[in-house]
Order: sequence, then C-alpha cells, then structure tokens
Amino acid sequence: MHSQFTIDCVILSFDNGKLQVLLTERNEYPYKDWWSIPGYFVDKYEEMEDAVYRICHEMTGLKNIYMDQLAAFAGVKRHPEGRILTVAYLAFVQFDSIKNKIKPVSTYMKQAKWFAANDLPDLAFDHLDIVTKSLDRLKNTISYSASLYELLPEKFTLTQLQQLHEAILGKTLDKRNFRKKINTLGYLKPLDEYQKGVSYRAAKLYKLDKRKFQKVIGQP
Amino acid sequence: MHSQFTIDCVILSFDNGKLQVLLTERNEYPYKDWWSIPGYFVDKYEEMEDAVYRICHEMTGLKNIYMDQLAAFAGVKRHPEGRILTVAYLAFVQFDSIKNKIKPVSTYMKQAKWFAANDLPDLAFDHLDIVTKSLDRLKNTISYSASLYELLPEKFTLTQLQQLHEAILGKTLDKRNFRKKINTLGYLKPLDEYQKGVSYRAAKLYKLDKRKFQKVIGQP
DNA sequence: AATATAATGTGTATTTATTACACTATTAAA
DNA sequence: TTTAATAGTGTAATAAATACACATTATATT
Repeated sequence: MHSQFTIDCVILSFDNGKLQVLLTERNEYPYKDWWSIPGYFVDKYEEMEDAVYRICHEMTGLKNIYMDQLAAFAGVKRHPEGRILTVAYLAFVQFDSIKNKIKPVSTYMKQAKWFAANDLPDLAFDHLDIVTKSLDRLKNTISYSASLYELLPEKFTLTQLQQLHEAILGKTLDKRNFRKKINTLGYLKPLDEYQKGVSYRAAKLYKLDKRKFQKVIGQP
Repeated sequence: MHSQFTIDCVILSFDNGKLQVLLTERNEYPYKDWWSIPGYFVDKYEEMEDAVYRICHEMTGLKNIYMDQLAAFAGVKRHPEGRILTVAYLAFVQFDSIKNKIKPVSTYMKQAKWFAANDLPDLAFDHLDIVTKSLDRLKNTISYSASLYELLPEKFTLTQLQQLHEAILGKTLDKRNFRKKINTLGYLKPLDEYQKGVSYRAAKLYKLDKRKFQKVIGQP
C-alpha cells in the first residue's frame, strides 16, 4: 500500500566526455512510452531513504547507490491525475562498472537507457526541471562533494578528473593550473600505478583519500 | 480542503548579535502547547509557493516574505498520527521592522515568539532537525546569498554586517580584513549617511547594490 | 572646557592562491 | 624509425588572504 507521494531519482554518470542521465521508458499511464527519470510511489510505512533504494533498484536494476535529497516538486499540474508531490534524489554512478547491470526489475518501466545530459528527449511530468536542478546542484557543489568521485573509477587519471570538471562546469580548464590545484588540495593520492591498454603514454592513476577529504572539506 | 502534506517555515532573523528563530506555540493536538516552527497543511489545489506565504501569514502575521525551499522531511514517525510529509522553507526577515507585526491570525497557534537559535526550547515533531539544517544551509550559502541582507536593515553598518557573519559562521573575524574583503566584492555601496542615535562615533551606512550583486555572483 | 568612554576607521608586510602560457617526454602503432 | 597521441612539467605576474595596532570621532560626564 502506498502513500500519496513519489520519489524520483536523477542518476548521473560520466562517459564519453559527457554527463549522462539514466532515463527509463514508462510502460504505464500517464505518460506511457515517454522517457522519465526513474521514480515511483513510496509505501505508506516506508522511510524515504529506504524507498529511494528500492525504487531505484526496481526501475533500473541498480543497487546500493548513494543518493542525496535534491528537492520536493509539487506543482498542482505536474501530474495529470491530480497533484502528486515528488521528492527528487540525486545519485552519481560510475559508468563502466554498471553498464551491463541496467535493466528494470519492475514491468512498470520498459527499459532504462543513458542519455547525454545536454541532449535529452522530451521527458514526462516536470522531469526536465528536476534534471536541470540536479545539474545546477552538481555545478555548485563540485568543490565540496566527495560523491563527485562516484562518477569516476576508483583509480582515475588527472585527465579524466579534469574532463569531468569541464563537463560539469561547461568550460575548459588549463591543464597545468588544474594539476597544481589538485596538488594543493592534498586529498588526491597519486598511486604507483598507470593506465593500461592505451596506445600512447600511460597516465598515472590517482585515488581519493576519503579521510583527508573529510579533514580538508569537513569543517573548513 | 487540504492535501496530505504540510509546509513548515523556518523564519530567521538577527538581533542582539544572535540569530533568532521565530517559533509558534501550538494550540492544537498533536503537540498542543509545544513550540514549533510555523506550518500547516497545503490545500489540495494550492501551489506550494502560494501555500508558504499563506501559512506563514496565518501562523505569524507576517506577509510577503521571500522563502527558499530547504528540503522535504518525511520520517515515518515524525507525526504521531501517521507519516505526514512536510516541505520546509527558509526565510530571512529584518528584526526591527516586523517586531510589532508578529501575531498569529489563525487560532491554530497561540502566539509567535523569537528564540535565540542557540537556545531553543524543545520543539514539536522533527522541527529541531529542520532548524539545524536551515542553519547549516545559511552557513554554506553565506557568500552567495542576496537574501542574507534581508537579515539587516536596508542601510547597515559594516560592524553590523560583520557581526552577522560572525553569528552565522560561529567564529570571530578580523575587522580590517573583513572590510578589505567588502571593498573587493564591489556590491556593497557606501552611502553618504551615518548611523544615528548612538553615543559614540557614528558609523557609515552601506547598502546592497542588487544589480552589481547579480553581476558578481550570478554566474561566477 | 576638559576628560573619559565607546566605538569607528585605517595600512603594510607576508603568505597563499590564481592565472596565463608552450614545450619535452613517453608509449604504441604504423 | 617515424608518426600519432597524450602525459607531464615551471615560471612570472597578479590577486586574494592573513596577521597585526593605533589614531580618530562623537557623545556623555565631570
């Protein structure tokens, strides 16, 4: 038995130099056959935080993804069958590691698919507003958010990190200055490992030192 | 006729060197006679943005206050009569200009009263969580928020502004460095006017130049 | 009129961060 | 061995942040 509000999940990833949004194709009215961000009703006695994981799993097949609350959306006309409030959540996932795991469990969605954030199809409900707000949030928290690194593999190159920043900020950055900045931050640890399988000079791999990140960013 | 979610308003102000929270004393069950942040049910066909102003007015007597959405709170046990989701909003008001206008219109609240943010009574529901989150939000947005200046009179002294920053950040700031920073910001305009009614050297008054603020802060 | 009080308002030297800018090094493939 | 593709590096100039102490001004008091 479900209550009268829903949860919608903006699941962002990074691939091919672009931010990607995971959309699901609806199999039920309203907006049957439309693309939407994955979402569903919260059960009456279910905590929102639990519902987010359940719904994300049912609609996309993805499990154990960390989500942050974005905002509530409750426009009277957002849902054709009467105002239904939704609480939007925002998650970041690493593209390659879940590539093959994306498949709705519920028949409520026909399929789930990635779309480049700057080239989205028409979306159901007010889901475009929700995605737009997510991208703004990401832009505004880029320097403070450890979850940013969920968008990258555990071990990543500085070029990957720079390209991610560029995609989020929508502008190019200077390589030398970017790397100098990384050094002063102190929470990005160079490893004694290098990229593999590239047909050019392999780049050094880095990882986020979460403890140091907490110290530096936690209470500045 | 109202729907099944509420709006709660965190109304912050600044007086006596401290952040102040406007609380209302409940006159209805549950939590009759408890202090709470002002809130009530949204009507079924009412936009949230309209409801915020209506509810704020009914519960406190205050009109036309700018509010920002903070977050949704929906703990299953937050309301003793079953889970009721609330969307919290955050507003800043200038203390002196509304001092005498605070009086609930609705009989749902017995009275409204200011409390220092660091010395609150026990609060109804999960309202302490909501206030705490508001104060965090204020801290994190202090440099980017034009609404910050709603906490001060239209014309204010740099000492007032510094004390406000100190109250929000919870630490003291250096006067000379603070003023140097103000100068480089460029959107705080010195006036040819001075403080009145003080028994010592009168300070110069400043005001926020909203156009310049937009330019500087809008898209950095 | 002189003094006390209480706050305002100001500058400099040091350190740190940001910006602008171009070439050499490395690897794999051809 | 050459080519292609990307990794990796330094310096000078400017701007911002920090640490720090005293003269100035308006009023109230004697």
